[in-house]
Amino acid sequence: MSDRSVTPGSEASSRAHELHRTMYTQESLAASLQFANGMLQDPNSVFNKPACYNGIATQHFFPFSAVGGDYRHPDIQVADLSQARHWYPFSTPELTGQVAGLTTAHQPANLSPSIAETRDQIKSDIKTEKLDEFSPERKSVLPPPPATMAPGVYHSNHWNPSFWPGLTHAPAPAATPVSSSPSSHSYPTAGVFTTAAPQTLLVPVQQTSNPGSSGSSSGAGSEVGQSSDSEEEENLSTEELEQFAKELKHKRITLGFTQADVGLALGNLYGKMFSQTTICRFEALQLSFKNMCKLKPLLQRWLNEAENTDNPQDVSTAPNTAPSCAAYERSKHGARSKHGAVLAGVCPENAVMRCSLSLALALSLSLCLSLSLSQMYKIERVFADARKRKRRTSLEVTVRGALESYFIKCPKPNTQDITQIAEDLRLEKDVVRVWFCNRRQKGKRLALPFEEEGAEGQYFDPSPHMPLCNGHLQTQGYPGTAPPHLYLPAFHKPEVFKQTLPQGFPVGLGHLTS
DNA sequence: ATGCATGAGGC
DNA sequence: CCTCATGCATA
Repeated sequence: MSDRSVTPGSEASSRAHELHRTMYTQESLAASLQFANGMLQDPNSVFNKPACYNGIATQHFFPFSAVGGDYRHPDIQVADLSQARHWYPFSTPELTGQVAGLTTAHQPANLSPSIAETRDQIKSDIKTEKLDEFSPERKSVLPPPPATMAPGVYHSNHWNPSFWPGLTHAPAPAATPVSSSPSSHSYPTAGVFTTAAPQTLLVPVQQTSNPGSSGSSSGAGSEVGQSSDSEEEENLSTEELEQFAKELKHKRITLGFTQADVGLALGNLYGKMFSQTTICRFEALQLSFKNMCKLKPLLQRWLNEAENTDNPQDVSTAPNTAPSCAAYERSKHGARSKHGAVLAGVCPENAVMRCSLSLALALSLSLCLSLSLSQMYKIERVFADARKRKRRTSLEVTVRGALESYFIKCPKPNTQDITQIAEDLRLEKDVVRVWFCNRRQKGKRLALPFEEEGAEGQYFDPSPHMPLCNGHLQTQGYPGTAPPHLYLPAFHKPEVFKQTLPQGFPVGLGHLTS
């Protein structure tokens, strides 16, 4: 019993097995609560983030922030022992056990030296890793009651109906997914909105994405000489973006909107919805420069409209309505998928739906044996349609540390390297691959130039074609004094770097920080 | 706020 | 296979 897999379900080889496992463990409703937190965050602290950014080649990310974000959360390990496991919609997490040491058996000879090296260093650590007894997913099987939304907290009076596609019949632009689904599902929190005092629409839906008539209040919207709303990026300076990001955040909060509200509003108003995540990243300047430029006009317009139409009295003192907003948005998200195949989300309705569906399917399973192939196929289709996104893997701190060490040596491991790493850490190859992809992406943000606060960071062009780890690279010294490796953020302070390392950082990697 | 995942588009 | 934009899920 070593690691246990928290990762999603295993793929059952037999259909029957799949059908049996129809129980979903509904998690988090807590998600909706997160927004409440966000709302409460200190607005003041938010604007202090200095940011410096100078357009750099390639993808530009904004430097600030989050260097320490990486390992703050001691996640529970989730190494998946199976090689190429596939997650499956209705499967339950399996707790596969395996003796750690056993997997080290075979190792490709041509493995990058660095990888092999790191692997060895780490291996022992991983083996001794604490194996959790039980899956972290031990979360209750039942979804929290919708009541967690704390009714009564919502001061929906300043709610603008136009922000909620499902509530307003705003002619959704083209194929705006958002506004298309109001019908079939009823959300528990929906009622909240009905209590909202009517208010003027922030934006006349009619003119949504219409450049010419854009009544968008002056200045703002029209960024630098770009007349048309071709929501295209403009030539914005870093400073402008920074400034705008701060302004947006400040005003948004002042007006009582959450990031989720804004994202949804954009969809309602302009046809392109964005998640809380994106708005958050925009405000934190954590998007690529190009992306920032692309989104700015939209946000600018929203901001203008919001400012011009909102009732100052309401918003000035009104607490956020975030919980309801967020909940609603999430419900919406959960009910639909960007590509129409996902039935995810955390709203209770979805949970119910899934359970019902699962139940129905399970029941029909009993009939399956006597059904025709075509019928079986249909059933399977239902499953496929209801397929949920792979459950997020939660990597244990030590595993992350191990990955990080691999990354430092080789930011772009080849397939074989990945395979080896996956094997060593007992993770799915895909998990490893994705981790590296994300790490690289993140690296671009972190590895940016000067940063306000410590300001001596240096930027290392993450040129896409750095020699991969196979060669000299790994044999070199470590980052301690480090040959700034590509993607390796130039930390201004040693502490910062340490921060990113998990406490129990893999053995033999001590030199990395020394 | 951020870690992990997805999918489009590119090579 | 990757990058990039983006979002779900979660700490």
